[in-house]
Amino acid sequence: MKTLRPTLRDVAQHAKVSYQTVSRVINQDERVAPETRARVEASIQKLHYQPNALARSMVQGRTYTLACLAPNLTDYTFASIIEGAESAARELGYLLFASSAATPEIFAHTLEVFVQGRQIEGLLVINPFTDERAGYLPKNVPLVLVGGRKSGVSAVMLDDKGAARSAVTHLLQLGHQRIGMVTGPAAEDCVKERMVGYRAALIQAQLPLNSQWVVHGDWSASSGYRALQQLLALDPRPTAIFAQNDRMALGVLRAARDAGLLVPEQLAVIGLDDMPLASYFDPPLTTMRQDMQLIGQTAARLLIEAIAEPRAAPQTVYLPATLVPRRSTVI
Amino acid sequence: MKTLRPTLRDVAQHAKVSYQTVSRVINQDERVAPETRARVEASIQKLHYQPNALARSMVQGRTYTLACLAPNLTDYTFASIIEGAESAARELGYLLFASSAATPEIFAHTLEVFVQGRQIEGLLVINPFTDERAGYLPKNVPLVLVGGRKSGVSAVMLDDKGAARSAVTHLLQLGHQRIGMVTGPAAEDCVKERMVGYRAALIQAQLPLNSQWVVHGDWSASSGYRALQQLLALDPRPTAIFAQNDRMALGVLRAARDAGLLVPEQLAVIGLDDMPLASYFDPPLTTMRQDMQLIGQTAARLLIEAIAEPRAAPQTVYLPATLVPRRSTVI
DNA sequence: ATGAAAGCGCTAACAA
DNA sequence: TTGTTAGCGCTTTCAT
Repeated sequence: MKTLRPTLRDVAQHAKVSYQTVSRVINQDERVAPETRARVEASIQKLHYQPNALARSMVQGRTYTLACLAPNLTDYTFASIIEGAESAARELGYLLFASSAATPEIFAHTLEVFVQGRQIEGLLVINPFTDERAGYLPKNVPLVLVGGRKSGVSAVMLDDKGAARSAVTHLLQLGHQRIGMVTGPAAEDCVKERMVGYRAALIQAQLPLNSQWVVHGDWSASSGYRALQQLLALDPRPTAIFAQNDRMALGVLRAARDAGLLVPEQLAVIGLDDMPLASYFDPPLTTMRQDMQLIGQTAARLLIEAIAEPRAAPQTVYLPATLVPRRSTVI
Repeated sequence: MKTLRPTLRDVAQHAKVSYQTVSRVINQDERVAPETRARVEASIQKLHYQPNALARSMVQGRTYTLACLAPNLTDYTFASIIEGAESAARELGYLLFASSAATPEIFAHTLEVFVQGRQIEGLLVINPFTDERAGYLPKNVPLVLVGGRKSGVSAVMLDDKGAARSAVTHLLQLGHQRIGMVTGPAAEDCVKERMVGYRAALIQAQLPLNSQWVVHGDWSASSGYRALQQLLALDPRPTAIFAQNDRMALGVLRAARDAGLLVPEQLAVIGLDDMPLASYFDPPLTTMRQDMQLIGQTAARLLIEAIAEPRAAPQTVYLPATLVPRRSTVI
C-alpha cells in the first residue's frame, strides 16, 4: 500500500537544495532566501508534493486531532452536539471526528485503537453514563464529558435541573396541579437532575410529590407512549405531562390521542430538546429548547484548553434551556 | 506535549532482550522462545506499554482508518448510513470515523487535512452532489460514494428509481390518478432518479405527466409544507402526494391538516425513508423503507475491497426499498 | 531464536 | 542563509 508520493528529499533534489531547506519552506520559516524559496515552491508544485502528516505528527508528538464518542449518531441531540464541537474545533485548528459506540465493548475498543495509539490529543464523550462505559474512560488523555459528570473530569451539561424546573413551572402557571413526568433511563446523570428540578418546582408550589406520577422511559417515542398509558390508569390522573425529551413527548401525544384525550384541553404536554420536527407534531409541542450546538462548542473549547494546559483544574459548565411555548400546553 | 510513555526500547531493557524481540512479541511472531515471550509480556504489563500506532503506521504505510464525510450528521438518513458503515468497517479490522462538512470549503479542508496527510486509507462520501463539493473529490485515494454517482468511482445507491416507482404504483393501485410529487434539491442524483421512477410509473399507467404536479423542496419539513400549499392551489389538484423523504411528507401532512383536508380520505401521502418517528406522524405515514444501515455496510465493504484491490473496476450497487403501508394512504 | 542495522518522512538541534 | 546530523518509535531486512 505504500504510496509512492514524493517526499521532502525528492523535492530537495529537484530544487537542488538540502531537504532541510524544503522543510523550512513548508513550515514558513523566515530564514530562507526568497529566490531559494521560490525555487523550492516551484518544485513542490511541480511534483505535487504533500507533506506526510503522519511523519510530522510522530516527530512533533502532536496530531491536532480530537475524537468524539457518542452512544449513537442517529439521536438528533448527539449529532447536533457533535456538529457544534466540530465547528469549534475547526476554528481552533483542530480536526474533530465522531464515532459511535453502541456498547461498552465497542466503546472500549474504539478508545483503545485511537487513544492509546496516540492518534488523538483529546477526547469528548457524550453521555458516558448510558451504560457501563464510564468504567472505560481513559486516564491518560485530556477528556471532557458531555451530559454526564465525574469527579476530576471537565464536563458540559445542560442545566437539567433548571430546565426541568422551568418546564414544570410553566405547567403550574397554567393551573395544573397534578403533573406527571416521563423520564429517561434512571442511570443517566441528566435524568437524575431533571427529576430534582421537577421535585423542586412542585415543592416550591407546595404541591405533594407522587411517585406514581413519575414513569421511566428510554428516550424513545414508544416508551413515551407506554408511559402515558400507565399514567392514565391512575386515579386521580395527571392533567399535564413533562416528558424529558421530545421523542417521548411525541409518544405521549399519540397515546393521548389514542385515549381520546384532547391536547392541551384535557392533557397538557411539554417536552425537552426542541428537535426540528417538534413544531410539526400534532399539536405543535411546547418544549424546553437546549442549544446543542453551543453545548458541543463549549465542550470542544474546554477540551482544547485542557490540552494546552494539562494541569489546569477541571471545570463543569452548565448551559441554560429556554421555554418554547407551542400549542401542546397553551390553547 | 510529548508523552513520556514507555517505548519498545524501555520494554526491551526491562526484559533484558533486544527491542527487536519485543517487536516480535507484539506482532505475534512465532520465532520467539516461550520463556522469552513470557518475560517480555510481563514487562509489557509492568510498564503499561502501548505500541505507538503512529510510528507503526509510518513504517507500514497503513493506518487501517477510513473516513466518512456527510453534509451533516443531524439528518437521520446520513447518521444511519454512517453507523452501518462503522459496524462493517469494525468487523473488517478498520476504524471508520465520521465528519460533517456543511459547505464545499469545509469539505475541501477536511479532505486536505486528512486524506492528503495519508492518515486515512479510504474515503466514503455521502451525498456528494449536495453542492459543488463533488469537484473536490480526491483522486489518489480509494473512494466510494453513497447516494451519488460519478463515472469511474464506486457507489452505493438506493434503488431510487424503483423506490419511486413503487411509491407511485401504490398510490395508483389505490385509484389515484392525479399524483403530485415533492422532490429534494434538483442537483442531487437520487432526486433525479426518483423523478424518473415517478414518471415511469405514470407512463406505465398511461396517465399524463403534469409538470405542475412536481414541486421542489429541500428535504425539510417546512419545504414540504410550502410544496403542498403550492400543489393545492392547482386546479385540478392532486389527490395523492409522493414526498421524496419522510420529513417533507410530515410537512405535507401538516399543510393538509391546516387546509382542512382529511388524510388519506381527501389526500393520500406517501414518504420515503421510514424514519423511526414516521409511525408516530398523524396519521402514521405510509412510506418506502430504505435500509440505511445496509447501505452503509455495503459502502464500507466496497471501500475496503477497493483498498485491497486498487485496480479492480469500480462498481455501483443498488439496494431496494420496501413499501411500509400505514394510515396516510390506506384507511 | 535472537540481535544489529537500516530506514519510514519528517523536525529540531547544531554547524558552517 | 544553508547544510549536516540526530533522532521520533516502530518494522523489516539481514546476520548471527
